Amino acid sequence: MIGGMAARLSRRFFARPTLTVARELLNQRLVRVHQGERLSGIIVETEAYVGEGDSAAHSFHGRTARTAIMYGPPGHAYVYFTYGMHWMLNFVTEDEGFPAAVLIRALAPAEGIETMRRLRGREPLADGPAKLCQALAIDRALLGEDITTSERLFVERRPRLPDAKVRATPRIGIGYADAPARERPWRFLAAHG
DNA sequence: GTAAGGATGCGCT
DNA sequence: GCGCATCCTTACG
Repeated sequence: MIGGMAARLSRRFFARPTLTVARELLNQRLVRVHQGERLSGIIVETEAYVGEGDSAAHSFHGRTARTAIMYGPPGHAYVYFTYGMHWMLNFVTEDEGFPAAVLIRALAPAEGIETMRRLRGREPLADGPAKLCQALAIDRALLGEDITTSERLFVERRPRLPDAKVRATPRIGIGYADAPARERPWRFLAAHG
């Protein structure tokens, strides 16, 4: 949408099955407004983490101080810290009371690339979940942010990616999970061509 | 209070 | 392909 204001993804978008949300977030535009500047990228990789029965998900161990946000209303940011140095960005999905979220794993940088370079300090900018948080200045200050109303973190609507351009694979970095969880094809990627 | 390990990235081999 | 950085969260007691 050139010269107009793009529609933002609504609460209803996120209040759906997590696999649907993860798949449909592909090709949507993640926008971070940082010090008055738009930093954005097209979402090209996501993962679904679904409920207390998913041994790869933080919600597997039930409600804790950390995971409480996953039990809250959809359309909020679940930002967490891991490996002693990395931030991860997720969006809460499904109905309030059911713990689920979509991890944003990679972006194709679009706007504010020079600022992203400065924030990130090296290339590539956003081809991993920790890298994109660095490039977009996302940390715990954005935990709980309502991305359906926020002025500093939201998602703008773009065309749905055709099925032919969507690939699904098992999730990454979950060797601690049980076999069924490790095998589920809950990672979604925008095909390269 | 303490210990174990992680939804990763980087640099070196 | 492998080891490591580095600290928060959790579990257990």
